[in-house]
Amino acid sequence: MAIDKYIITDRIREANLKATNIRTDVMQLFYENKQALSYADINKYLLKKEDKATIYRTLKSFSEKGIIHEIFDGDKTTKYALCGKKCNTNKHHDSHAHFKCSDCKNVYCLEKPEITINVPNGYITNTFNLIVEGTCTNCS
Amino acid sequence: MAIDKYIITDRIREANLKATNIRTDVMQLFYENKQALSYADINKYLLKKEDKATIYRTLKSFSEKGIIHEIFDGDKTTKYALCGKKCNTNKHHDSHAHFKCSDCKNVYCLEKPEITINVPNGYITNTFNLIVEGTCTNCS
DNA sequence: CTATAAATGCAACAATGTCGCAAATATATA
DNA sequence: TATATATTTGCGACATTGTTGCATTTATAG
Repeated sequence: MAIDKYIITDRIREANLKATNIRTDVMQLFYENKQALSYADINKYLLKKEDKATIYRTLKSFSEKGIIHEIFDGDKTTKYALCGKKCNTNKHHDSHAHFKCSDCKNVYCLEKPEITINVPNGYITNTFNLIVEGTCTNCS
Repeated sequence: MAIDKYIITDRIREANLKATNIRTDVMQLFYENKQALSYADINKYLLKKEDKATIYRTLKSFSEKGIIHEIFDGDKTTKYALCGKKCNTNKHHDSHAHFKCSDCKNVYCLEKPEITINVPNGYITNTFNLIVEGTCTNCS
């Protein structure tokens, strides 16, 4: 917690976005949370109850700039989490694995992209869902 | 195409469900399609434009009985596809991998559960999204 | 043929997510 | 510090997904 405000605003400006209040607030949430956040989570944490469209647009901007990435975990709502350093504007949600707790439903990013499914100590894997995306025979 | 109607109705009764018109129609769609289908797809194919709630309940019943499984591919709508023989009521969407075409957005089931990401000949992998589900340290 | 448990149809509802447009604001520059 | 302007915001309307309660209908076992 207690993230320097300048780290936040710099990160936003670095991405060629204006450092508005909403954006810094949302960004702060991501820096303070280890888990992936949905729109509902973000809206819950933002005391000022900002406009829905604005929040979604903020998430979209951050996503397009490679600051955060989208996660689809089967809870029928998109979640978002901070990208690592390797992410950039063109290619950033690739080869990413996530761990979702069946109990609390929290989603955490897994560091290792090797697909022998390394989960952290203490985690127990029940199931997984893998989506490979590319171009199929009809389209190539 | 041209699936024997008795195969369909038998499959439904086998699962302890009544073989109603809607159920046989929906089941037929799954037998005739190699791709995963969303509610919207199903509704488009069903000429009679059946009730939304009924279709969703049909999908839920089939899913609970291990006839079909849910697929979350990031298109913000759940898709469904026929299960293989190994599926049953208790455990059936597990260890399942899917291929989604970035172009036509169709989703196909991949047979091999080995996670060295074998995609069929002619398919090109751009990205993948893997969700591992289980119990996290907070909850175990 | 009939009883009845199961399934349907309808209406209402909540949530996610998008879009257009007028008003407000962050920031580069003078 | 003041200002011009491109970028954001806030609002309203909207489309879609998905769920629930309840009265009516239907499949099927006997």
